[in-house]
Amino acid sequence: MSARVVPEGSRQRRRPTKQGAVLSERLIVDTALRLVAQHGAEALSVRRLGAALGADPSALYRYFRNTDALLLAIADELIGRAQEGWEATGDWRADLRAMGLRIHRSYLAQPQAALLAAHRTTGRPHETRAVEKILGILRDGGFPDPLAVRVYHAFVDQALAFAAQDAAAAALPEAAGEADTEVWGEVYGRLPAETHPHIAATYPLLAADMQGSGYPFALELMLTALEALHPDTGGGAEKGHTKRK
Amino acid sequence: MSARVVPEGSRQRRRPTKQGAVLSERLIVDTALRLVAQHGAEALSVRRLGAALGADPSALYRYFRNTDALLLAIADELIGRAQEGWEATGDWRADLRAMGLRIHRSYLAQPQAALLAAHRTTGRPHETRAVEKILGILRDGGFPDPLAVRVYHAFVDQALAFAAQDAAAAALPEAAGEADTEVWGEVYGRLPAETHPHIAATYPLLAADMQGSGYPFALELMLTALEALHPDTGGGAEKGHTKRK
DNA sequence: GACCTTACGTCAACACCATTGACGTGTAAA
DNA sequence: TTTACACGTCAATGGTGTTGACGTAAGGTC
Repeated sequence: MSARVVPEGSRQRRRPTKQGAVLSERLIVDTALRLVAQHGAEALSVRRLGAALGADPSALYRYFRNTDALLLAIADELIGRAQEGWEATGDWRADLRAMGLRIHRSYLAQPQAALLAAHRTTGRPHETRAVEKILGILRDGGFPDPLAVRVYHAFVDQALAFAAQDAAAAALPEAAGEADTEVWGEVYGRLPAETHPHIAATYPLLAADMQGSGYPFALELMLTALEALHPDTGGGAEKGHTKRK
Repeated sequence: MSARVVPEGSRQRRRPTKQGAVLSERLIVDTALRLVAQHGAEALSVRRLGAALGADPSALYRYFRNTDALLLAIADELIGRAQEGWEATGDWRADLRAMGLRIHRSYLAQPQAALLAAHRTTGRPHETRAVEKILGILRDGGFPDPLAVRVYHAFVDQALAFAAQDAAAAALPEAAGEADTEVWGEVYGRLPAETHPHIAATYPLLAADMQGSGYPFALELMLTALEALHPDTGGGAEKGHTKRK
């Protein structure tokens, strides 16, 4: 027990570590991201992070209750970086596209960290700012509230889900990553037309397309559909209602 | 080294374990899934799996080169379960919808395992069968090959990405899961209208909508867009071309 | 400038993890 | 019946997150 847990972020006593480093939430997150970027997700352990900081591993527990809390801080940092220096233009179609691609790109820039973080809701400042921004794009763009909310949900989850999916591919522990890639040549390239006619017929196209991310196209599809649902252009009531609750 | 690695799946010598169990790839995968379903993803360790099987942990390495190989086997089993007892009807829209929801549901039924597996390409039989099936739906449905392939990619990645995303929410280590849920009430419910007007204005709708999965709606959006791209209905050339390579 | 409180960095320990090399036994083939 | 070796077991290695106890130096107070 004890009041071991973290004190609030503002006032600390800041005693330098044995090796001279002065810790802070900020420094720890940045170091973690650097560590992960340089040596892969598997390099992110409390011990290694401690070493990279020049501090005893257990010192981290003065700043984060556990590794999960650290993870959330990292996640929020990635969300923040996605929005850095960007403002909405007022064209909801272009703005959504930009937002989606930015989130996707930001996470992919740190695939190892993204993988750990993309599934979480942080509730931290960068995240709430992004939520506010996207909702604003939709509401100012003319989507009525109930629709705006549903679209927000689908849009954000799709961006994050694809980010995680693609990050996973980029972040796999080397060996596994090669295995995944090889599968497309070794297995799918050799399937006979008798048993798998469709794969055999489209294999060259398939192999080429699977190289990249499916997200940009999926995003365009979503935007196309949204245009149809938009009250001004598509006529909101006719097509949008799916049967699910 | 030694020829420790796995012998091929067919002929084995099957000596019963000390506790009387007779191991097999099949039994191991099933036990792993049961273990994960009952005690969560974190319960899936070589040691615990060994214990659940009634065997020495290291015996697993006679069947799978490492834990990653075991994971792929688990992933393929989930893909298999998604298709079990379903056949295409010939209506591409309905078939895609069914496939997508089935994959999503199958993975969510084993969220802990899905989380570990949804990002991988297995190249195993169940997977190739699913790929063949989906490509068939699109090609038989009248999509020209290049478009069919792009759509396949976006569709499959969307299904798997959302499956992982939603599985993650369902699979979080209890404590973290509660934290994520609470955030919606504690943080987003209290944001003042001055700083976050859009969130404040739509909060009740938001909180309600974020409860469920964004996938069904995202899937409907994709299907709507596909209708527009389909050569017969939409007029293939006019809208589909995005600028990405 | 001296005192006191306590935040926080350090140490040591615990219980867990994946993986591997050596070993010998029981099985299936000859 | 004999033989070969597949495969289950054992023991050990070097990793992991986390916690309780401890003492020191920093900050506020006088």
